[in-house]
Amino acid sequence: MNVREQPVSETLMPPPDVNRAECPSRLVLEHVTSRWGVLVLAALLERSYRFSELRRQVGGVSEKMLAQTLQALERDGFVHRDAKPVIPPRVDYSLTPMGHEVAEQVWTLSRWVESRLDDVFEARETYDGARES
Amino acid sequence: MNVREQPVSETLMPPPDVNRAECPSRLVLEHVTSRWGVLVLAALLERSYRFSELRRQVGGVSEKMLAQTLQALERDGFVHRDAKPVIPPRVDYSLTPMGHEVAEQVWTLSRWVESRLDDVFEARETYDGARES
DNA sequence: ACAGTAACTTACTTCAAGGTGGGTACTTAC
DNA sequence: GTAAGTACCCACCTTGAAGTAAGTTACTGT
Repeated sequence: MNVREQPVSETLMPPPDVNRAECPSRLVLEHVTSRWGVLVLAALLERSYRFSELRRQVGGVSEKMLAQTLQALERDGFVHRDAKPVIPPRVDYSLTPMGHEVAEQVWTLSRWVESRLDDVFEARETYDGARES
Repeated sequence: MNVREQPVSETLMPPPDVNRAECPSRLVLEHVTSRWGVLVLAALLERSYRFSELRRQVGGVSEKMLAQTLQALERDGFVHRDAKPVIPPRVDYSLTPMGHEVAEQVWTLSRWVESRLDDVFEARETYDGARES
């Protein structure tokens, strides 16, 4: 048979497929499409932000959720954290090249949703109207 | 002053902005970026599905969540539901023109995440390695 | 001496997401 | 006759996501 050995892992893992429940790409997708993940990425596309600036920009995030979201995005390699060793602390958040790619997508999506809001409202009225008995 | 009356609503509503906590576009965005919403839309982009086909296609969805997700997407005007009055019941789900537009975006996003999985893993190793004490 | 500040962390609590298992109504296949 | 498929709905319960509020650090300004 002369099959070459797997170069990276002994246990050969299946190709990524979000339709499989166990596929790790689902978790990554959930990080970027999470409630605050989308908004943080989209915000960082426009410019880099400090923690509290970002908190003001993204309406309604608690400190806890912002920190949590940023950590997940940093760990996945989408966000770069630059903590200056000064007092009071100053931490700048920006997108990595890879983060920039996702951010563009979620930014576009956000804008698209905003632009189609009226159509959604109309659809809802039709839907709700049809099932009132 | 001679200000013209608002043609649609008395209470003039601010333009859609996902960065505002109360903006209704956030809810719509959450429907399409929800855990199952993304996967359902992406699946329906390839072809229309019956309920149980879709359940088989999207690994790990419960009946309850699939029904709930489809209802939200239908109400927002992204998914079209076609129930044939036959026995056993047959219901076909497909994308509306508007749904097709979002679905393309989340499909692209899903595929992008799958393709960048290795980079994410690498970033995680770097991140985790840096903070082990 | 004491308040203020930035970027968190931690503990506690609340609420929604989600899973499980039941039922339904009818038909076809075994 | 009974099991399985179909597309659900409903009630119950668990888990996890998220909010609230307080504590932490180390320095600066008054």
